[in-house]
Amino acid sequence: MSLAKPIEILSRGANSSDSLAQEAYGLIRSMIITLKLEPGSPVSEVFLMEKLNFGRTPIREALRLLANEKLVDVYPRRGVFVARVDVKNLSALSEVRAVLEVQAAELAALRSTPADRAVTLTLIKEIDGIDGQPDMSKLIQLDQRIHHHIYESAHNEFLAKTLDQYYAHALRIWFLALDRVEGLSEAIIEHRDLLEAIAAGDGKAARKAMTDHIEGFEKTIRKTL
Amino acid sequence: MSLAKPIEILSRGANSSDSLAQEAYGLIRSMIITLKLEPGSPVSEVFLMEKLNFGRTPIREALRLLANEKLVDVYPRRGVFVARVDVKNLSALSEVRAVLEVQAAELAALRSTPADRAVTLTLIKEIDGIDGQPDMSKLIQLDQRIHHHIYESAHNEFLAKTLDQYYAHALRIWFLALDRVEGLSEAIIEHRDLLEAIAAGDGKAARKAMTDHIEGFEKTIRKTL
DNA sequence: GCGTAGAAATTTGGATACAACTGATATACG
DNA sequence: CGTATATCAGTTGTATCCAAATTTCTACGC
Repeated sequence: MSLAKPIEILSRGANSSDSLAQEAYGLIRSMIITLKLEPGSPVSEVFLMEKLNFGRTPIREALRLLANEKLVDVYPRRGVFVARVDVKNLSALSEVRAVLEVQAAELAALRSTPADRAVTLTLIKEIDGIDGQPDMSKLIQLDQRIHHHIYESAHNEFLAKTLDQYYAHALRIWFLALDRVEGLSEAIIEHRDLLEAIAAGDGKAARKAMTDHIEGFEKTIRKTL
Repeated sequence: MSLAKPIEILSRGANSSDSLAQEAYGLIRSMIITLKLEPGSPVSEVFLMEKLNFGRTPIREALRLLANEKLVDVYPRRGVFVARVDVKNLSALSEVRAVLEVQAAELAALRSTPADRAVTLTLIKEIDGIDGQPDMSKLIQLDQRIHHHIYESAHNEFLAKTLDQYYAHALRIWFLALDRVEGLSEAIIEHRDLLEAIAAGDGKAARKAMTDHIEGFEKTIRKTL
């Protein structure tokens, strides 16, 4: 076993001071999202135990949580498998996201605290700093931070938690189509309008910008799928 | 140990042929919702083990799931506590539900299969069958079935799962205010318009009816809280 | 060569033992 | 009497053991 712990590009996968179960959850989750664990492939508990060097209990709990958010399917006494991705999935997901992300964007515009606004401006600057051909994982990381920031700025726990889960699925689909998608940086730069609307406290504009973004996402992916 | 298993008024709590973990999940969940376990009270694993006569593993898994949907709070190595209910909670919840339930209602109107429609008509008949002073738990059970049916008729897994979780919170708040709420049966009869719109395939009307319903819920509760 | 029965291997489901941490309480000391 | 400290009871965190079920492979009969 030469391979050390997998590269961590997802914010959820904390480093330490977490329980092993949470750590395992984050690690497995990011492996699924980044396709290091392929959709449909089996992920037995012992496999993960050996791979991550954890006991069975943390692994089990992590898998339970992942099953709950539909990232894995557990077939009792048969095995655990990474959830497959299909078109039906994509449309169902876009359907709920279209509604909820838009709501989050509006709320963020209306409720951002000064601190939230400061972060928003920082993110805008980061977008402006993107040049030519930045590496992909940086871009995706930025996208994540943008979305997550919006969720938090909306100041609604339920909304944030739900959107976090949906976003994970969306992200995985993105990875799946990544090599076939062209204008990745453009898509992220799109977020500029959105963030500006939020910073300005313009709820209506934020709604519109987010609506465009989500629709664009689905269209882009659907083309390559 | 005189007390047998608690009375099951929630559909989620299946009877058998389920794993113990799922069974425990359903039981604990309904105890929380119906306030048999009071908000803020501790629910240690051993307490539940003895009460439900399960091992620790199923209980733990159930608690993990419940923590995930914010029905309990887990403080590591200190204890597990039933989540408290406060006004902030209520408004956050109504905020997301207002958006998502309405979306579900519209989708249900647009996508109901003939089979779905048949169930819808049955539910309408049940509403019409309500007379004078029916018992409370029957009414709540009906309300649950109505909502759940709408979720399913929307034919979107993600939406259904999320709304199921939100609904649990809403239901608990309902129980909390129950003895102070007057027109319970009226509130349920309100669902008639909603179901008719869905059966007729009128998405717009369904949206409106559901919007009214959710707003009515919050207003009613907020008054008594 | 083919089908079937049965054993073996693999998998998750569940129980239990132990470890680590927290909070409170009793106790020693100034 | 007050305060700091040590001890103890209670809780979840984790590992490990066994059970049950499903699949797969194998051997055997035809």
